[in-house]
Amino acid sequence: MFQIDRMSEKPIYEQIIEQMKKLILLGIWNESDPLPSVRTLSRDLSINPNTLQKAYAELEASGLCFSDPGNGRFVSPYAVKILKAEQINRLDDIAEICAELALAGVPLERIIDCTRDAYHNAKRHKKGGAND
Amino acid sequence: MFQIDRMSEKPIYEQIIEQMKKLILLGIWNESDPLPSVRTLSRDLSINPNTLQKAYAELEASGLCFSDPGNGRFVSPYAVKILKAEQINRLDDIAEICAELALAGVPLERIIDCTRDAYHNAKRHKKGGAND
Amino acid sequence: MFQIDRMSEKPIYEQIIEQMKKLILLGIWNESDPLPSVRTLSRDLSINPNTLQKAYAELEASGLCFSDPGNGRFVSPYAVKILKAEQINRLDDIAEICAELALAGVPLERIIDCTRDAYHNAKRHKKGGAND
Amino acid sequence: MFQIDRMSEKPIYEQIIEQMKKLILLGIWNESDPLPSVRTLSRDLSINPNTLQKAYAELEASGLCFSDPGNGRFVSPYAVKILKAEQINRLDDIAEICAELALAGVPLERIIDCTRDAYHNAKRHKKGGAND
DNA sequence: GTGGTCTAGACCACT
DNA sequence: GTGGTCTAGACCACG
Repeated sequence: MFQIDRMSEKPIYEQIIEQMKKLILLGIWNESDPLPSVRTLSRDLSINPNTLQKAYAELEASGLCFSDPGNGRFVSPYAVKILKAEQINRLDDIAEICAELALAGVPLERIIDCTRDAYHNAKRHKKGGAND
Repeated sequence: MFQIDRMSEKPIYEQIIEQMKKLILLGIWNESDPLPSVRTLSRDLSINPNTLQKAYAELEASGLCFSDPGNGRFVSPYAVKILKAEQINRLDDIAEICAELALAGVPLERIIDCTRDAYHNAKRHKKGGAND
Repeated sequence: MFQIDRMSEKPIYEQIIEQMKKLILLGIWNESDPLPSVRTLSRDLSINPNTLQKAYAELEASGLCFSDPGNGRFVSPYAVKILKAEQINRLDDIAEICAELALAGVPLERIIDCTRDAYHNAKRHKKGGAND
Repeated sequence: MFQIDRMSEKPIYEQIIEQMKKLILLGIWNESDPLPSVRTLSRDLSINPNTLQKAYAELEASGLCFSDPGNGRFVSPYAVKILKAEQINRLDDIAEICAELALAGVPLERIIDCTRDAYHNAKRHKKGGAND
């Protein structure tokens, strides 16, 4: 369920956070669903429990999940809402890149085409992939 | 001329590289122009000379500048061409973000509008800002 | 009758203890009243019976209730007296917070106003709420 | 400079956070002052570097300090402002305790006296203790 | 030297 | 079983 790239410069715990956010956004993990336990997942992915603990702690700090000590960890009821709000900030990232591309002389048409393609691909993939 | 943000998580040497690239793309630094010396710049920015050395080494490695020992460092004649080629890869970054936004339910129109705005702003800013 | 917050960092058994103490202080549970049985309450709140057992054990240890084996658990005759004595220690907590607020520059007047308001609200609420 | 109680139920990293906040509020640590390094402090207090790292990470997450990797950690310019804002929420804690005391029959006068005493003691202590 | 990440393994409280 | 904290010690990037 998780792809860890140990050679990536991105820390493992961030890779996990990112993928878990995606699972929630895609609706594969829903409100109140239990998250895999620290021990189980650390064994399955062969990563240290502390590394996972750190990932979970950060998810919890952002309000995406909560822990019921002795019982498990669960997707927070606000998770999807929080993630959607978070994602909108990504528009700023796009704006920044567009500015760079403008300076580099890339034509606007090319950027928009790329945008459209990526968007539609993602939509298609979502419909087909929700039962993965 | 350079803005260093010590609170940023981005290493100082990368901040420098990024800003120097922008100066070249904007045409503020042109082919064969001399780059500020390590000593001068390190004093002006209150930065460790080693940090600057690292930034320059990386610029040289990418072919953006060359050093004429005893004379200084200069913008390479291929600099602009290299940078423009480099920038095109950023389209992939845009594609990735678009995919995320698609999942988050942001309408495509909104993304394209944002793209357009950022692009035109950058173009305008370039014309007016070349004399900075 | 009980509000369990599984997202709270406070353990469930403590949440229960706290709320039972309040019920006694408010006079909703009186001397010799029977406490709900572990089995019933654990079913009603969807809580592990062990958790409840732990809460009751602690209440018994503080002398707030006693168990009559085969008959049930009952509010101890000394319960209210014990609780009142216990509460006085909370003055120390107030003192500690006041010290912090003083350092933060909050004016004393504001603290006292807040104290007064909370006190009177509680008094009013008690009179009206005893029939809950 | 730091008092760690290893027997306390409060985690070490929280004890550290608390005391550092106090040092900033008291003006003993000021904007841009360097914080003790993870290694130095961990040696001085005989606690594991990771435990300190956790404390610092949390301070950083609240915006109270920032790290300049390879250089050190420094008190954020917003630290005092953030702390003062944070402290005001403690009024709610006072209100809650007052409500409890009201139910327990503690007279309001007693609470207010306690408040006043604690406040003035703290003020006195601050003036005298700033040069510790 | 600094901070950041990761591993390995321990202990505790809670359910 | 669960999560939370802590220790010990390693490695890396940065300045």
